[in-house]
Amino acid sequence: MSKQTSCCAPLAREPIGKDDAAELAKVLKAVADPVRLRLLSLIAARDEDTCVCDLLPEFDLSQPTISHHLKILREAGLIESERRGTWVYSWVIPQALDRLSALFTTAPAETGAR
Amino acid sequence: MSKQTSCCAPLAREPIGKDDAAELAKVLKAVADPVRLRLLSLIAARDEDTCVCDLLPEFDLSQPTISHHLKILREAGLIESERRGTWVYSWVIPQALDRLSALFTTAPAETGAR
DNA sequence: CACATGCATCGATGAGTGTCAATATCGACC
DNA sequence: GGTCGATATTGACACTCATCGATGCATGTG
Repeated sequence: MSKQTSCCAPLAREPIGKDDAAELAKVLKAVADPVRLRLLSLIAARDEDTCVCDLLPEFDLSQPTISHHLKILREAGLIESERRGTWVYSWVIPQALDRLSALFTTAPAETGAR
Repeated sequence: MSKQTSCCAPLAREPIGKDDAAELAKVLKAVADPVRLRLLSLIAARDEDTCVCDLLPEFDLSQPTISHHLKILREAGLIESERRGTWVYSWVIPQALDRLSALFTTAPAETGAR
């Protein structure tokens, strides 16, 4: 389901291809929302995995809405979730964040590029 | 017009605030589109400023549509444009890209966080 | 001044998105 | 097995957005 073909060269290095742009836009759409940004940050800034029940009280939104946003973050490959008994815990996928960070890098760094 | 209050701590460092999330979401919405990603990359990967007339042939889209996307990138503070005679040239604002890069950093680096 | 060219703006339209209430599912516990 | 609490799914609705054709505006040229 998750493509993540490759496409990680910084935007500023060379013009991004059409397909890469489409795939990256999906991931960026997932973070281009105030609620999902906060959700992602709340999950990422924790030492332990985060229960949905811990996230709900942080928002003035219904439970289905939060569930919906979490699903979008999951489908974008930014977080993963797992059921443990009654609760569902989530955590971030660091590589996904690193990929975005590298995408916007302006100084190519060029460190041992093979 | 451009807020850019501050808000640059990585998402993974501490939970982002409501206002910062809203402001950042605007910028991210600007890049969360395949056409705008390619536009930004085309402009960023150049040595010289880029003329709109150089961008148009890269897309199967009407000129008003490209103009519309450029305006969104401009309003997001990602690029700037200037008229020079007949043509309008654009260039990226490196700080804006750096800000996004830092946002998704997973290793806080912690370099002299005075 | 008249005209051509490069780009921006406007208005309309179809597709996509965020939100909720209602309902379903899943696991725990009695 | 029945019930309850936690989360997911569904359907509907209002709203936003990407796109276009038509048009406007500015600049350069004959």
